[in-house]
Amino acid sequence: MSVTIYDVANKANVSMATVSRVINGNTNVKPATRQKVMNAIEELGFRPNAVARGLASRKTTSVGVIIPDISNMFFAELARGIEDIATMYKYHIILSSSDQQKNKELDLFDKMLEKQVDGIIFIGSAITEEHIEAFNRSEVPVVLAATVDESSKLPSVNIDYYSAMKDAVQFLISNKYESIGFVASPLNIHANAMKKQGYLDALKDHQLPENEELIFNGDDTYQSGLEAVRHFLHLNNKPSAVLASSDEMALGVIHGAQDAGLNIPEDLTVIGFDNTRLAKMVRPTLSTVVQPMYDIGAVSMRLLTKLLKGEEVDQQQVTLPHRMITRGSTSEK
Amino acid sequence: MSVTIYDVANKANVSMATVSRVINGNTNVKPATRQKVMNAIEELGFRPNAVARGLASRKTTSVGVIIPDISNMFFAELARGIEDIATMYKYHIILSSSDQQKNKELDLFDKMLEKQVDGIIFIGSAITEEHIEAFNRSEVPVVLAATVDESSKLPSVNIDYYSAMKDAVQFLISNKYESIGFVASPLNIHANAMKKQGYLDALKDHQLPENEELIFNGDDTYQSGLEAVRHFLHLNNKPSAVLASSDEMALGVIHGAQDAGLNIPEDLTVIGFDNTRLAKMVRPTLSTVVQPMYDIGAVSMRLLTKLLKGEEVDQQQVTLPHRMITRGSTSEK
DNA sequence: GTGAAAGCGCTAACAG
DNA sequence: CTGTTAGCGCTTTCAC
Repeated sequence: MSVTIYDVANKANVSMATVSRVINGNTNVKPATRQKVMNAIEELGFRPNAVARGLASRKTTSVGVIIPDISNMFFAELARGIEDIATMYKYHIILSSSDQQKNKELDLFDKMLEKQVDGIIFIGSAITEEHIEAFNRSEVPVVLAATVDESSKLPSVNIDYYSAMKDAVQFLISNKYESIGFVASPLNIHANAMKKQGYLDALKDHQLPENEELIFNGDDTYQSGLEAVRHFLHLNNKPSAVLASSDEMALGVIHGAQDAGLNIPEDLTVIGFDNTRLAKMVRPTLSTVVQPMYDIGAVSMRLLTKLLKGEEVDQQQVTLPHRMITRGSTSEK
Repeated sequence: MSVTIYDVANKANVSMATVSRVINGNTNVKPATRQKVMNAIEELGFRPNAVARGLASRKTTSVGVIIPDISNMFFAELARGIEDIATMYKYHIILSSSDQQKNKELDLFDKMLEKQVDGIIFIGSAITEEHIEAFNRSEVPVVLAATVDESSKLPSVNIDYYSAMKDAVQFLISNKYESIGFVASPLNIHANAMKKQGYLDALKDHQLPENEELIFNGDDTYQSGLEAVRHFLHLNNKPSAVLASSDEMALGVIHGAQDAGLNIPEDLTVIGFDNTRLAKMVRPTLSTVVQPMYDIGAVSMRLLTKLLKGEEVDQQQVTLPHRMITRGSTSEK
């Protein structure tokens, strides 16, 4: 059996309360006493038991992170942002992948509450009534990261997906592109639906026709980018530019086009979304809409710490700025 | 205050011991009683408190994972393997990035023990005496994943890095390549040193000269692949093939070469290492040595569960098979 | 098959 | 500034 606070108290000739005070940095301890205790801790190799602590204090200093898939670059970056801030505030991360399946999401949420996490960061797909109900029923704060709920009532950190995509389309239009293909990410996810709406509305704003053929529903994989471009190239009215809802699909589009003998950007201009590290790891390099994943993670964790400390938070729905980076895959006319 | 086992006991008119039995699936409960308890649990919305449980049972059903950087594709894949098996065995994952800094690694290790994790999976850099000492001092099992300790005493899951790289070189040599560049990953990590040794020994086996100029010390980033090829192309004796210690660097090599006007594989053959998803996301597609990251994660977690259950494990040092996949970046002569 | 009681290791009033 | 005393919510003997 390992050494407890009690053993330390004994060795230092003080009460366990005093030991508790020193390991918790409570100032109400005489320096000499503190030193005695520190020595005893050192000699005994005492290591506080966080579980016992958690039970007694009802705080575990750990937060749950529910994420679609940690092996996906995009989410991994986000996770790192969360983790770094968590570490900074002395929290540990309990991490689980949900594969964006609603029942898994809900199930994980419950399991994390059982573990008595102090708070939860949720990165998911569609936020349903059930999600909201579960979140509200929980005693601990929940913040959504890169996940939008239509009700806009939950604390969350996002960019403005609608405007971001609209801006990208406007960039193309102002460069005289008129036939613009769109590779959508799964639309059951609200953020993706917003991107598509931005695309649609930008066209409308410029009196450009909406063409169903120019919209391909992808699944965020490289493979579906490949398929998208294959689809586009079979059209009579081929697009001169393609906007992909994610960088990975954009890479698929570029390579698919190149495989078909096209030159990027001369024959086809391509724009991605996210600015993952992938964007620079392709030739030509990918122009893309920057979604600051790391920052979204970091800011959402920071927001959670505020909620945890009961600090006043004036704006619970944070919208981070987006911008476009032009690289080799676009040419300005 | 939330509902406890005591409330359930009250409602069901049984003792808390009985409630404990049913939530733990203990068979020694009369079906009728069990049902009564289940109903009470349902009605009260009781959710067992894992922290209290952990304190009483000295088992937290959570395992710590110390990983260099979760935002790195390679490690993220590994993490997913760990996570999937952990979930299967009802464990939760406490995940922390160490950035391969020894003091962080040791510190995290300690913090995880404080949290009373049942076991730890360690993915790290060099295993020093201090690491070994810390691991041995811990009461809980530790397994190394994709991390080799020279002493070979710790439970671990790896591939044979030495042979894997040797095989790749042999493939090149048997295809008549004689001037083979090597982009090394940081050599303080033992697995990387083994790869380099494999490269060196393969050359020696075929009486090919070892040439310092043909070895570039990279840092596993795309950028350093770019730099490596720049270095190689300035040489009088330029390599006709380059072997990179990781896929990401290999991508850098390919693009750097292409940027300089070379054709891959005609002018330069490139082979990577790992077979991350990146390998297919480049043109030409990347030939590479397969290191099954997901499997390494999964197998190491499986091994940990065995150690946790006290099952007999005949072979604590697992070596998974490797192989080479040839794609577009190599041409066979 | 079920209950009573003693902790698990620590925090948090409350005294003094 | 320090000690005493209850718990935190659950598991786990040990009886019955």
